[in-house]
Amino acid sequence: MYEEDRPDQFLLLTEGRVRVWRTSTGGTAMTVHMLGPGTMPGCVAALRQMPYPATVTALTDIRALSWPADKMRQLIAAHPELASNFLQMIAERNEEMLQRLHEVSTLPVAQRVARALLRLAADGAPGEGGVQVALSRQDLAELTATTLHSVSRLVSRWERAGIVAAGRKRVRILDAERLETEGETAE
Amino acid sequence: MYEEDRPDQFLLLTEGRVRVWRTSTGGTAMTVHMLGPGTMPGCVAALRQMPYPATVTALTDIRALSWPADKMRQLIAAHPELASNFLQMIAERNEEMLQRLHEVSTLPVAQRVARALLRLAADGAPGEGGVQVALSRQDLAELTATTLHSVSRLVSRWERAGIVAAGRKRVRILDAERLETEGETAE
DNA sequence: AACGCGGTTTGACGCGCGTCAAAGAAGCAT
DNA sequence: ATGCTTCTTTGACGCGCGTCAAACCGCGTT
Repeated sequence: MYEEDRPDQFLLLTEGRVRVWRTSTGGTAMTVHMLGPGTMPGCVAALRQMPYPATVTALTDIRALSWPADKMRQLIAAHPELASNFLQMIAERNEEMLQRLHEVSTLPVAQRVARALLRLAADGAPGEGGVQVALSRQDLAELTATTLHSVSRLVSRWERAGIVAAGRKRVRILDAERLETEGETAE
Repeated sequence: MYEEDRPDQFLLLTEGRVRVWRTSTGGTAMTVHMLGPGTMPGCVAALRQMPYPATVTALTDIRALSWPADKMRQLIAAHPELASNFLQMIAERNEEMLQRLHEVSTLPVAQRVARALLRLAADGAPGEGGVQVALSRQDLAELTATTLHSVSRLVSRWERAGIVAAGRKRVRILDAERLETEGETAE
């Protein structure tokens, strides 16, 4: 599913995770959000019958249900409650973006990365001995509007402090509480 | 209409302009967007029956129509097309925020301010001899996630270059084309 | 085991832009 | 006019963080 393409179907992700991202004319990429099972990537565009505003790529193997777009529209017309569900969904994304916007505008990098990790951990696999976040430094950087270098430095620092355990393409959060306060105390 | 409040009515702005903004726990304010006639401030929150995620204040004298929230919900249930209109509206805001997010993450201050001015001009009063944007430097700063000092410097520079005409609480765009390229050439 | 590739780490350096500080203008009230 | 307030301009300075550069490390391949 690509930016600019026109949607002809609805998707409901049942397994796996995807990354929604965008590139600018300048070539810099930014990740809009990560979506997991139960979400409907591209549903806004499909409802509006407009081109996608972003690109979606899979992070893992995925499985999804799909309907033809026009069938879905018929369904909605027949069952008004459905429309209200969609509204809820979009409004939630809206709220999320609002928050991201605010963070990017006002918070220093350390806090942004810390929050991103915590947010990802929230709906990630709560593995044994700390929650695992399976993303590369580069991915984290695009998600927080910074560079992989800065992320790397931060993660290293936090590892030395015993707050996280770093690995190749993954970060395990050991001490969520301290991670939360990391940003503020960084002054 | 304030952040955290619960909505009990729908508004349709018919005259004037309002500013939608948010404050963080740290006290820093950021403007989410400006809305003009024909828009419905707070409609998302009213639909969701959730607290407002932001505060709305008037920039000018305003006039608006209002309905009780529950009546509106009945209306939507009775006329499914209405729901789809709302979807369109929210999706548009979504798209706008997506763009803002991208800009804030990747563009230097000069470009952000330039674009903000152009966007404001697009739906502003196309006055005589250039389009007028009636906002203080501070307002522009909050809208572009920067400081009034930076905005002031930029506007001064552009004025010296003959691109805009500055005034107290207003900026008049004289040469939109050059303003567009300002950001890029700043390297 | 040797190789290579993508990912990560770390340092050095510099610049954009925010912060601090202070002096103008423009508008309003008395 | 004379203040007073709010908005704006301009300078000096410094720091956060991006950029450039180079080494290092897992991990799959042959």
